[in-house]
Amino acid sequence: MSVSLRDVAKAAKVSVGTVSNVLNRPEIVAPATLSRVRETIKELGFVPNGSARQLRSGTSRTLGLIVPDVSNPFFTEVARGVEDAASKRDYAVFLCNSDESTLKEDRYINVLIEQQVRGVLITPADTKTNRLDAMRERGIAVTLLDREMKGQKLCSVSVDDINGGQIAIEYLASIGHKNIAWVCGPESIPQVSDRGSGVTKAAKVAGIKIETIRVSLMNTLQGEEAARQIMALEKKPTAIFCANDLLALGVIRVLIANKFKIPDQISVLGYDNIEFASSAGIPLSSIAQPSYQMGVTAANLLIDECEDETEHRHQQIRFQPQLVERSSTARAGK
Amino acid sequence: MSVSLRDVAKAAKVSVGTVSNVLNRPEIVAPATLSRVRETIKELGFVPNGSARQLRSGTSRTLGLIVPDVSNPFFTEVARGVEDAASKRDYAVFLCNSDESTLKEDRYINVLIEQQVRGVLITPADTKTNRLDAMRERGIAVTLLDREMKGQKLCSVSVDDINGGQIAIEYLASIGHKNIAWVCGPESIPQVSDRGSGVTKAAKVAGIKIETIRVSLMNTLQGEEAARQIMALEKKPTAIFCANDLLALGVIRVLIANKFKIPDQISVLGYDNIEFASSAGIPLSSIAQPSYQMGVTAANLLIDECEDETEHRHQQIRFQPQLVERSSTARAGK
DNA sequence: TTCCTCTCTTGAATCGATTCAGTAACAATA
DNA sequence: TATTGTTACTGAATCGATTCAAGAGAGGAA
Repeated sequence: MSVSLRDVAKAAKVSVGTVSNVLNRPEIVAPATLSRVRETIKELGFVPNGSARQLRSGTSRTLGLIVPDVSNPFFTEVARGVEDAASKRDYAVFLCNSDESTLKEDRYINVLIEQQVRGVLITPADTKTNRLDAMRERGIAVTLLDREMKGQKLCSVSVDDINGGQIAIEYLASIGHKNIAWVCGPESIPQVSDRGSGVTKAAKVAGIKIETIRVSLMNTLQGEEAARQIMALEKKPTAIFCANDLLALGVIRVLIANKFKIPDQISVLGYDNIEFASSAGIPLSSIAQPSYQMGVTAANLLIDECEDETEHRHQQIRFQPQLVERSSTARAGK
Repeated sequence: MSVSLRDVAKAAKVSVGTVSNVLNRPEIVAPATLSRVRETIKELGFVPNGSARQLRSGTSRTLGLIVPDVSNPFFTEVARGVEDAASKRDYAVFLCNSDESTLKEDRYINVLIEQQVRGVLITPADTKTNRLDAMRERGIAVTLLDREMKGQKLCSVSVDDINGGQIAIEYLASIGHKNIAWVCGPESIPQVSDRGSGVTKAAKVAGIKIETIRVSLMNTLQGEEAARQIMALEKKPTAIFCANDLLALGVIRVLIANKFKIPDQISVLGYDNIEFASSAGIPLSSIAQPSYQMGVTAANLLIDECEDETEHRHQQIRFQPQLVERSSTARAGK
């Protein structure tokens, strides 16, 4: 059915070894032979069988990328960065969606092992590392994305979320807000709890009261739910800081529907600075993370590790978040 | 390094053939042997080598999904549907992003052939089919997503975009708009040109004038650009229909920044009904496509074709779009 | 006992690219 | 001329799971 390397060899009247050399070490093949074989390859439309190649050489040029939510623009931006960096270095990327479920994550890890990927970028759904170790034992390089593990001998690319939380509260305090609601997701997500620590820390310094609203997921629907809870509060906050932009968009939506003036009556601050933040009806102030850059950096770290197994030194790269002021926040009391 | 089937066989004191049978045809293995081998597999942490399996059996359980833009929530919704349906039937999905570039598309098609995927779901960047044929010649099933090709012997799942365009204009006309701007992307994208035909058709019936604004990409930035062009028009339209929601969000953003009242002064209608449409500051009216459902349907069609090569009949499934009215559109002249 | 079924298991051949020891051809050097 | 070196190519062995013809046992019937 499909054209094999042997067919090419026969047609070009050379041995299989030579065809293989044309593909993998063209510099050692005589120019005349090289061009003849290359022509034959094109004529027959030969595409090497990756399975056979991987089986023999024990190594592929594919990476896996496991993210907790492909619907979240933050992660699609990261994915874009990963993909661009990888394809520049001639790697292909398997994008997998774990939905924050360890079950799905496990399934995908198994698939990736089966597919013999060279390395994996992952934002793990929990902090246990046994599954990661299983991959590393099999010689698959692992780099953590948007998560960092203390004392782990792994590369990681993350953002200083504690600082992110601090920046947010310091900013809101600096423009006069003294009563702030903090809309956060499940504590089990490290980013969330880190941002929360930052919030607490900064609130203590500023002597500010924080009302915590906890929701179960980090999407717009849960944001709407949070807004309803906030509106039911006895003493309404003058500012709301949300653990990500999706939550913030949901919050804003419900506030507007209830005739709140943003930012005059109430300020809303998000986190992630997704593209829609700037395109929203009321452009959303947010804490920006260099998502695309994180993807690029992580992919390069991972490929470095893949290609230099002997002398690779693990690195923990931590980016700093940055405040992006738009129209959803303003000085307290008009 | 890695545990092989041979190791399992040795440890469980059976032959390699039996271990293989345990994995692939457990029903023909004696119960006692079955459980013993399974236990050994677990003990040793054996994961079969996909390359070897594919090489021998010539078939894998992975699919490829090539979309033109992973940043577009419409496609991430579709991807979710594909993934859910595929994993339900125990297939894994390779998600690839072509950015509407035939170059990147070609590269990914090659990677997918190398990886010996069983089938491919694709929204092709152009209407040429030679690359698709190349895959089918190699025994890879191909299903078109969000695109349909006349006379092609392929399965496809699409939306009646002509009708979508019509519905949009009919709706705007029915609420009194007589001067409408149509913000569309490149004609080379079939969806765009189809929606355009619908627009023209409905406009003729309603005796309405359409101002066409053409942009080069279908994202929010280009939407902003379009809005600027519209504001520069001599006779400003009372309604704007955009070829997708991202464009519409960009348009709205610029209009608001310029103190236009939406929908009082001007109505804006999008297309795709992405999740953000409802969460936007001004909830966006839009033409909804059953994105998730399309993904599920397409994946099932494709897998059906993969598994029943002999008697498979190609199907063209076409969904109907639907108007979703929100706050960004209103009767003309207040 | 002998022969026949039927169930379960065995192990060699196979898929296609890579790898590497080995061959051939020719040039350079002694 | 003999020796050594260099360059270009060859082809068999290999990776690990699957497949299938063949074999081994157990049980039953004659």
